[in-house]
Amino acid sequence: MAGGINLKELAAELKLAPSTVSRALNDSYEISEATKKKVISMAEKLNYHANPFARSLRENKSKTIAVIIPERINNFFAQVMDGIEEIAQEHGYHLLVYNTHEDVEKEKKIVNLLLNGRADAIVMSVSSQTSDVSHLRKLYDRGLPIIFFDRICNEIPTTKFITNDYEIAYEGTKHLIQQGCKQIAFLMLSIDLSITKERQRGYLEALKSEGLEMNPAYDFYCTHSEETNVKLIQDMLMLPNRPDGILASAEKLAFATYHAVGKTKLSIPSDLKIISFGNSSIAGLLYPSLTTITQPAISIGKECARLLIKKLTKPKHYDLVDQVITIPSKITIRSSTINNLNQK
Amino acid sequence: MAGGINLKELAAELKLAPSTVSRALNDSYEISEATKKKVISMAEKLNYHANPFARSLRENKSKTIAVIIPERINNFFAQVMDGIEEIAQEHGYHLLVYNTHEDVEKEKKIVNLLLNGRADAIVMSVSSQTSDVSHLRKLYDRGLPIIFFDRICNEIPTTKFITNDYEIAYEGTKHLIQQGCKQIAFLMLSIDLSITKERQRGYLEALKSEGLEMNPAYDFYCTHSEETNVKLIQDMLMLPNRPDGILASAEKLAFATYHAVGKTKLSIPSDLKIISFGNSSIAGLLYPSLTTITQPAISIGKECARLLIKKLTKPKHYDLVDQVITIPSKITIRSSTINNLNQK
DNA sequence: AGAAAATGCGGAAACGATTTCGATTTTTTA
DNA sequence: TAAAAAATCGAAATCGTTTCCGCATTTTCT
Repeated sequence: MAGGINLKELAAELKLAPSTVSRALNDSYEISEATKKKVISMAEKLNYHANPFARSLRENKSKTIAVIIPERINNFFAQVMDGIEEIAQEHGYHLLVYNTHEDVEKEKKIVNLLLNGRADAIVMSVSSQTSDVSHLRKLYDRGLPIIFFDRICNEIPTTKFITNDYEIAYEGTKHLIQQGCKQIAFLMLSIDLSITKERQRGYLEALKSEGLEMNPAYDFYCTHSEETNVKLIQDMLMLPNRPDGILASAEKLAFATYHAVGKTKLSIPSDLKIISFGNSSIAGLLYPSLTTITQPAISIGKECARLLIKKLTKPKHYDLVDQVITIPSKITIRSSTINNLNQK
Repeated sequence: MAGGINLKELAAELKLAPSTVSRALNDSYEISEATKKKVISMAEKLNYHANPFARSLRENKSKTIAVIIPERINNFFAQVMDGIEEIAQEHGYHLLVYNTHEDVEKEKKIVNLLLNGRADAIVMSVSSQTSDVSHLRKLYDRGLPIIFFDRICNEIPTTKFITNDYEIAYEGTKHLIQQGCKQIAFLMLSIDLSITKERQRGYLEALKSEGLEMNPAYDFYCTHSEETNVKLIQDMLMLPNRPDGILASAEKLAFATYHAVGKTKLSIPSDLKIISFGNSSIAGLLYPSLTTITQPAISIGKECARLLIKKLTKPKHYDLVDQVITIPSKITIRSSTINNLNQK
């Protein structure tokens, strides 16, 4: 603010017209190399910085992408953000970040805030409470490019990036069965979530393929309270027909399970085996170390950003087609699913 | 973009002047309640949203705060961000987020990007490589309000929020000594960091108070490669005069230590006790569970945002005085520092 | 050599809001 | 009842860019 000099002042200093200076700074072909040099060096000297709002107003674009995530304290989302930021920065884009805290009301507020065009595009993963999508449709109708990742919204015809939830849940469940599990429970955050449905489908299909069935007693939903989750899981572990295997759809549910197990006389993996989706680097440090399904978070973030920026810079050539792009996850087997793995 | 209607069109629809409509929407005392109602309901009906860039240009403020952090995959910073966002949202502020990845060159680029006034203010924690602060001084000289937290920059005369690094490191070290440690190592990321210096001071003071000394063989710096850190720590643990206690200045160094210990015949806490700074919720799930020093991350974030917004909304009444505000940390003692704590 | 094209730059409009300065009407006051 | 004050609204300037259009001057082509 203080040391601010604007284009007109810079032009006056150079005894040129503002239009000329603007063109010189934007490397227009209409300006001679000689004046370009003069202008640039003077701009440097006087510490000129173009006002981004004047530019945005004129150009009707902000070089800003909004990212909406359901939680920040989650390595998956943090990694996705890192991926998005890397590509965005390469192309001179800025990131507005919003956390819905899994609250659909907050999500609506945030989305409404973005209706005014503050961001050129949106990358988002919906909250676990999101079932009504009218607020998202408003964004879409407004013409704002949106990309969904992970927790996608199928009702909006745009491009979505996910991992192979069905297949990997199928594989994970199979792995549990191969390790001797007969009674497997699936822990989920919300059945409304796209990923939950897919993973559950993979889970059920794997059970069926082995002639097993899901125990209806295991059918409950976790909450956002760690404490409540621990309690719910602990109750399930006390059942006469308690599970001997768990597929957790989110890392925090695996952590809750560990805590719950700690309150019982059971132990992992002998009494209960567990495999969990998650991107924390500390899975290997837990006791016992946790078998995980790691999602390609950084790649997902990068791909989202790449596609979006293509769309923004070459609107004619790229479109956000209504399609789902899948990037595969990877299973890392650790102690929590193997009986006789030697471990400290 | 598509469904966009602007003030002039809205005014035409209402057969009023743009100035009147603007005032009505901004609840000016000059406009009668009757027209205000008309204007508001018509704006609602036509889905009018004020262009933020036109407003920013005119008002010379963006209602945006930039947050610069050294890493995103770190619960401490994530929590601080959550705290900042909560307060910012309450006051209608948006958050531009930048990750330096502990790279001072990236930090410089980001800081230069902010020189144009895109954000009204900045909250930041410097990278571990930051020793030259000329880029930060430029920001300050430009008149942009800056607040530092945790990893602060003492050379810039503004308000900083930290935790009681000296005292809590002193306490943590004392705790190790009380648990019988004679040879305590201090693991740090970079000696250039403000927090490192303070924590080291507390550590050394605690040693001195007990008549102990720091073993020069323990004096090494961790890197950003997890692998290298594990190797360095492992080497240290192989020394004839290996440490029997560790104070880790960052959670990732504690994790690296756990990995390193796993490669030796030592075990925690009998051979080596460890206490670490960190905000991960899974400290209790490690094996053995990790004694931690938890920083008041959310409070720090909130306080940063509160002060900044006060400064932005009432520039005359509040100033970013050159002072350091301390919010205390808390030690949670777990198995990694206690010999005979019963644990699974 | 004369016409055509290319080069280099300036003037002014436009982007969409807020706000200063008036202007007009209505209400209050003496 | 006339003057003063309040209420309500409009015209136009302004924020700092970019860009359309125009105008010389120089270069190129036939």
